[in-house]
Amino acid sequence: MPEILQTTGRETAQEGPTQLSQRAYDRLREMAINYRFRPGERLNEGALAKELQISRTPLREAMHRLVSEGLLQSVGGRGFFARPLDVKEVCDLYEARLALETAIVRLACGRASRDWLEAMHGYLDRSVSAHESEPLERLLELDEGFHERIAECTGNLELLRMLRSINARIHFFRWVDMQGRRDNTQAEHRALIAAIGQGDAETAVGIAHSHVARRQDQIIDGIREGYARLYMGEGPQAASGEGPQAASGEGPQAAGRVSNSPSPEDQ
Amino acid sequence: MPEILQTTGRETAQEGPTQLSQRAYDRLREMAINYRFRPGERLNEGALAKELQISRTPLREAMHRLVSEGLLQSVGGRGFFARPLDVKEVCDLYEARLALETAIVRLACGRASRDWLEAMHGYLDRSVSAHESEPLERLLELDEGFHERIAECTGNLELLRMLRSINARIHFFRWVDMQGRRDNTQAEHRALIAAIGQGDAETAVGIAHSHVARRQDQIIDGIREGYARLYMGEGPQAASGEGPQAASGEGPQAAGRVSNSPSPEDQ
DNA sequence: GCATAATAAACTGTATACAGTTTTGCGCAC
DNA sequence: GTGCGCAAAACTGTATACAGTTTATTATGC
Repeated sequence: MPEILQTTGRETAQEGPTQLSQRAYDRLREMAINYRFRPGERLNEGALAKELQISRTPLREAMHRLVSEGLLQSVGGRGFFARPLDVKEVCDLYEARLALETAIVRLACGRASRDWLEAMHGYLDRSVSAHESEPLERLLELDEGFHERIAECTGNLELLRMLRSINARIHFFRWVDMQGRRDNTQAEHRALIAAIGQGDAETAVGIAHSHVARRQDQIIDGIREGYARLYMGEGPQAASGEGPQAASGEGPQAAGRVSNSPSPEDQ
Repeated sequence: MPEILQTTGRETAQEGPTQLSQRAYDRLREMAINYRFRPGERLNEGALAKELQISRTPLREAMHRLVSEGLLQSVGGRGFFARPLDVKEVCDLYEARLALETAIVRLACGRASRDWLEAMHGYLDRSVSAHESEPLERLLELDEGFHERIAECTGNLELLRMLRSINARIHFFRWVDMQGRRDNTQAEHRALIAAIGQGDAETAVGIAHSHVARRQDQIIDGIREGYARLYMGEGPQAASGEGPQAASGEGPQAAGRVSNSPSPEDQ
């Protein structure tokens, strides 16, 4: 299938001028975020390329990007793997998110403009009206959007980038955590915006801290539930020990194991 | 040049079994970090591939990773570019670093083990003995290592990863900032470790905060000095307007320009 | 002389080919 | 039946080919 397919094969995918590498990145990212691959699963480049109707070259470029973002793993000579379910990693991400969010909110207190505050009220209004009708996935997106907008308010693109990266990686676990429970965070969000609007950093940080931290315990259980759900996916049971396997339940808890290691080299 | 070069072309580079893609990543990363490419310069894949003695395929894979890490930029259809000199970006990175460092130190206060503290004293001893003799580049590496070890102490790999990423991107600016001045941070480092050892979070955070924040103003000037140095590199003057050009000196200051933008899509 | 249009060269993005390695499947010994 | 070793198949990592653009260069009109 030479270059003809590049033009004619676009019938189903109505996207026009985008680079194939970029399209692959977007699709794979969504898959990785939502654990559409089973954790630790080895990703077959040939099969994936066929599924996405592209060749392996742009596919691998996209995969390399996703490795950098922690959404995929790669093992030299053995290819790419879906990220494993790793409780330790999720804990680290939550801890990092808490630190980030705290800093972001504090900065936002000194930088929120009148326009921004107005826009946020509009955003919250739209969110609250959506609350009953929309699917959970949508509610989660709204929550992520809320926090990312606060990051935008700081004007700091790096903090925003980091927050987005973390949010992507914990998205699935938050989704699992939400199942069956539609808790209302609206009030807290309103209070947070109010505090930011008044420049009351201490109150705002307090709200944000408890808002984020509260979930941190629940989430662990959520992961275990997720385990069950995930391993029922397609096959009878999950592949075991085929990949990098940072398996989560291996020891009592591995939370401190890095402390003494000399210095794991970059990436 | 078929597969023969893969074996024989390795004469100069004594690295053995590594993947070419990884080798390219390491080399390019070092180049990008130290602005060995002129800011905003378009990177010619063919030329780079020849220089690194590899084909364009693994080279592009490496470049895609570096784009994800903010060390390169890519523009669809026009290829890859060296990151521009962007004062706003450096400010953002410093601000993010400050937030990160604060959180890291606070966590470290509750988690530092006796072993770790001992190792840190050893590290500081080695650093102080190196202080007079070593080149500035080495001193900077020691300082980065110091802060990254504190991050390791927290056991949080994500915080460590983020700190490393930021450090890489501001490395050059810190280097410029150090030129001509050999300021002694040893005392502060000792005090910081002491506070961490005693679990005195407030003192430790205070030290870390002032330690990092103090540089933040100097660094802006450093960047401008860097400008001069950089644009003398090889050619008569720098390429202008050929790339993404987030040029730093375009307006009075662009520090707040993101605040109201709707939501720049990912990456 | 300067701007503009046309043409040629160069370069990027993607597909494909291929070597070397890893994985799988099978047969055989025990 | 279970474990080991070998051959076949599959897969990854890299080089190369090629089409479509972008960039550089030359020619042309004013």
